[in-house]
Amino acid sequence: MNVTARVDYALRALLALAVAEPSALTAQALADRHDLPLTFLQSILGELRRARLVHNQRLPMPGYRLTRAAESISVGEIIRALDGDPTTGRDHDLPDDAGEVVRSLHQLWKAADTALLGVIDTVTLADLRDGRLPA
Amino acid sequence: MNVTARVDYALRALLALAVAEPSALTAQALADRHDLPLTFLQSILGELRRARLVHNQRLPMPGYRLTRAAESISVGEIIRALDGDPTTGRDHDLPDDAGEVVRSLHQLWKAADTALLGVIDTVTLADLRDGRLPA
DNA sequence: CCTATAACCTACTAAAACAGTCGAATTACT
DNA sequence: AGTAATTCGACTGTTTTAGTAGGTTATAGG
Repeated sequence: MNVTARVDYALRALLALAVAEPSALTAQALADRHDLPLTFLQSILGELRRARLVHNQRLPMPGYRLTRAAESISVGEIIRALDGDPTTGRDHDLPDDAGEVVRSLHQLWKAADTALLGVIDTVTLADLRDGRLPA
Repeated sequence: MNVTARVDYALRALLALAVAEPSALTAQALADRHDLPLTFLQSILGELRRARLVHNQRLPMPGYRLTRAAESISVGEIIRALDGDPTTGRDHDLPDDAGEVVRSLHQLWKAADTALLGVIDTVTLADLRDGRLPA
């Protein structure tokens, strides 16, 4: 399913926030502690903020915090916020004149999507933080 | 999991061969009948041939045929032949000094991979040809 | 032997996606 | 005012993807 650096970094940062809860962490602190490129991380945090997954405050205790409990934020939600819907097939909607074979393939990709979503929409930040993972 | 055009076209072509079994089809015929770019398809068929999924003969009845029964060729095998192992995480192997969090993420991607492989390594060309698909 | 057909192979190009930087503006305190 | 931090958009370099072009090779029929 091709995890981009954006998603990878976002998850690391959000997990750090989940661990630090309820304290706030600045972008600088996140970058330093987890070895993430600062300016890139900043733009990622901006996207997460616009998606209302994270929210920040300025002085006197500046930094980012999760807007919701880590238990209620799924990995899928984070991926959607950054890269859009994680879909497998190429043809998002299949034409009416699609042949038998094309239709079969479409079904296949839908099955793959379902399998994937079953994982990423189930696992939450809290699960990851606490080492609780699916078999 | 990001299906590339190569994989998409390869599946369509191979399915056409599975349907046509045991006759052979030329690249030209496949391109015409399924609206695939000819030269691109040729290079794809070359890769499939090197992976021994397909085998061709020249005159007098030129064209490509499956080397094995459609029942024994899984979608996963085809994907691997063209794009390599379909893996989700970015860091193929995680370093020894990986923290708790990084390790959790690695587990997560492994779970996602398992879910995906459960689909693509199970479904065969024959399944697709006959409209037999997982729920 | 000659020609037609079709596979085969290498190199090339255009466009998109990805990863990341830079600089200037803004905000909220002290 | 000064400072520490976020915010935003534009920009750049690299890699991947999709596809083309051109030339070579193999095998039959005539």
